[in-house]
Amino acid sequence: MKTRKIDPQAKMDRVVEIARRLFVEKGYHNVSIPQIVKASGVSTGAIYHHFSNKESLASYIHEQTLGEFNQLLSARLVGTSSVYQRLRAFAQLVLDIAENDSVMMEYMLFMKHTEFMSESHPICFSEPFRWVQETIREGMEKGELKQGDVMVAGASFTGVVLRVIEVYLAGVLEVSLQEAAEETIANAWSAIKA
Amino acid sequence: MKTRKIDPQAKMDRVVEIARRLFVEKGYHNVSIPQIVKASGVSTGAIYHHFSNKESLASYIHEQTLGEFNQLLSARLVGTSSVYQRLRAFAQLVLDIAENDSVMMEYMLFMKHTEFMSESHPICFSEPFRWVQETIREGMEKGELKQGDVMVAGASFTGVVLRVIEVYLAGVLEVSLQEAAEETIANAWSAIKA
DNA sequence: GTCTATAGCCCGATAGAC
DNA sequence: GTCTATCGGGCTATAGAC
Repeated sequence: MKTRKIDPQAKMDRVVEIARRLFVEKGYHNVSIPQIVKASGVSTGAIYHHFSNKESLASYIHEQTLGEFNQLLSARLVGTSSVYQRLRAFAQLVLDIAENDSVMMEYMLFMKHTEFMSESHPICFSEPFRWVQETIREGMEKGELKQGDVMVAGASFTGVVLRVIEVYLAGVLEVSLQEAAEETIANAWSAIKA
Repeated sequence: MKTRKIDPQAKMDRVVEIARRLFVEKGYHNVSIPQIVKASGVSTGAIYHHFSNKESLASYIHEQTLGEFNQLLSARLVGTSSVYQRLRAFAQLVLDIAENDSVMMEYMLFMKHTEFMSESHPICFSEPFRWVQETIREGMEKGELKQGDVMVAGASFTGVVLRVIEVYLAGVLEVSLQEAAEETIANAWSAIKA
């Protein structure tokens, strides 16, 4: 005998998923609670029962998205050894996300968390990107990468990949991201290799 | 005998300048007309006399900024001949703007014009960036650049430069943009050269 | 836990004196 | 052209029934 009652967690997951999509599409301040209510089918009262206010809903979405990316990256890194392999795994991951979960990618690229969170840095400068810096520092020490400023090299590598993704998400890329992936990764590597 | 009356144009220029800074800092929807009134010292009535609404003020700022960038780029291109020289001039220009007029650079990088304009593309995919594509196409034909997708190559080159600027604007770069410029341009060129 | 209804606030835009 | 004062609307967040 299964209960007909819908899992409250599932309801909030739905709210979170839809809110993230709306935030990405229209921007935090262009999305009202009534709009989330209408799109999700969950009432104002229920939403405010789980989140103290609109800001805390946004913060929850932020942390959840960041956590998911960290997990995905960790999973991709098992079995990699060389600097090239690891940077390639990173690039491949963001390209895959861009293709398979464009809402997540757009959130990470464009969402201005400062609009609803007082502190903290953009997602693009958080843990995973600091991991890129460290990997590049290692590559420089090994002589596999051009000597130079680690920040500049890190920005160069990620810049190539993220910008190709931006162009893809803008709908301007004439080939599929799949097809462009090899060339993109090659360019990113060329930018920093010794 | 000089009139004491302040030039109305100068007043509106001030409104435009301050509004752009506020929009960049806080985002279009976080800036209210009363805030612009307070920051500029110009009254609501005066603003609405010159601009039919908040949106049209934002549109004016958008076009003005885009136009200024186009002019600056044209000026930098006189006397350049090779593909390398022209791409270098482009990169140097955006780096200079980032250093000397960070509000303009942040506007071009981060402003979501879609929040106040129904159509049109992000500034980063407009005329000057299409000019980059054409220049790269020429470089490929001459054999100076790696053969490949023109869009991907264009995104790779601009991606390196713009991402270094983002890192700089985020205050995370340990060296000055001046010092980082040569390395950045070298990396951007390495990403696409034959 | 979830709903409906609404209080209270602040914004964009207007009116009308000067 | 520029000002002050204010209206109407839509928003966030709460209250209270179920």
